[in-house]
Amino acid sequence: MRAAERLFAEGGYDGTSIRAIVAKAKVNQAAINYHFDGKDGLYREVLRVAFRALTEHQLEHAEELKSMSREEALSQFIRRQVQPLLGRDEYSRHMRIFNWETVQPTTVFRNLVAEEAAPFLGLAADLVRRFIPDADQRTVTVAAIWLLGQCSVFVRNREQLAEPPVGLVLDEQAVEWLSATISNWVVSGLRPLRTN
Amino acid sequence: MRAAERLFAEGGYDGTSIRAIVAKAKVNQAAINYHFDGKDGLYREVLRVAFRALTEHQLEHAEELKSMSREEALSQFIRRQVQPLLGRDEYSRHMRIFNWETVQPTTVFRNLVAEEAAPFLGLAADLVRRFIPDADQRTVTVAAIWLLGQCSVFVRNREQLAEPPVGLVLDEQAVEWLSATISNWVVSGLRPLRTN
DNA sequence: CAGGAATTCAAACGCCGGTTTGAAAAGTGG
DNA sequence: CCACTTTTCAAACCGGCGTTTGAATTCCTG
Repeated sequence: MRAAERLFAEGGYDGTSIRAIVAKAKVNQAAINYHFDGKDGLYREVLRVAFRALTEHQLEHAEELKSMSREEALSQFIRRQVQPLLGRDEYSRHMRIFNWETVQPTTVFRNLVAEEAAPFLGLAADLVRRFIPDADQRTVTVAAIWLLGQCSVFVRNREQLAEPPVGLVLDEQAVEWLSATISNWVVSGLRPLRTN
Repeated sequence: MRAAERLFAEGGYDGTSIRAIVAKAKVNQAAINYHFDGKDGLYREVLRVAFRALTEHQLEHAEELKSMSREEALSQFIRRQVQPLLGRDEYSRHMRIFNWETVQPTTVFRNLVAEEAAPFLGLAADLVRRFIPDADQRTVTVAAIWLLGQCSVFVRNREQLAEPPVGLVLDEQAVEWLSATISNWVVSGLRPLRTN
């Protein structure tokens, strides 16, 4: 599972052969079929744990956010979202598997999202709702997705952004700055409901 | 080329076989090797035209933006960015090929970005600079990427967002509303340089 | 410790991928 | 029309893929 997670994160479903997985894990090739019912089954399992870990990463701190000011809460949320920028840890690996799916989602993934993404999206929606309490449902939902987009663009394109012409290298300090900057923009973006 | 573009957009590089392309284009299989020097070469060519078309789509209107107010200009830019939400046209197909590359960029793509993305990114940077004229270089660059992220999250996840639990269906009117809403948030987000 | 179930393993199978081949066809300039 | 180059084509080639097989080994229980 650990080997599979790493390789799937690196090369995606199609780009990862079970021969590569068994070589890395030092197990027999047929064992995957025996235990996981084929490559599909193994991938499904990896995807499940990755997805769970990702949403729980935010949800387990959901309670804390409620006791903060709306600005603080939003800032914390954003900090958590951009955290995978820091390194090749487990979290950023899960994020990468997740990213592979966004281009052409597997059925497994579709179901996972349909069934389990609601709490996470709800968390983001709650956060923005504190800024735009009078907005209708659709606006709040869009605002939540909008919020996620502002973080994910940096996470998703991390490697690309590190190269020319951008050359954005992010150490711990820079990530802190980035998250603060985004927070600032989001907060002042949402604060005035209508400006014109 | 046309057949290849469609299929590569649909299934990505690995997910598209030469045999599928030649079947759709009704040409002989060996012809691709003869004319394009293999699958790689064909893909490279498709990628090139897609990339050119994408950046030019924005750049050819760059001049007009300069004569507008900064709010109008930003709004126009955003409208163009979210336009592929509307349908399966050529532009959104190019966007999709582009998306495949963001997960694991080809060398070809890396070079294309390094060589030709600068003008496009510069356009976005110019737009935000009009709101934060005193900001340093890095802040402007980050703001430009941040701006792009707010649009791309809707474009990239269009199909996913149309399903539960979000259920965001976007007709022409809704896209207009979305682009106006994002513009509002971005504008008021950038307007006050510092709020705390 | 015996005996049956669960697990591991090396090898082989069938399939599909991109590429190569060498001959046939079409095009071109003298 | 002829020599020559360029382009098309069907077939074969080779490698990597996921899966299957059947025997060997390990594990567990009575």
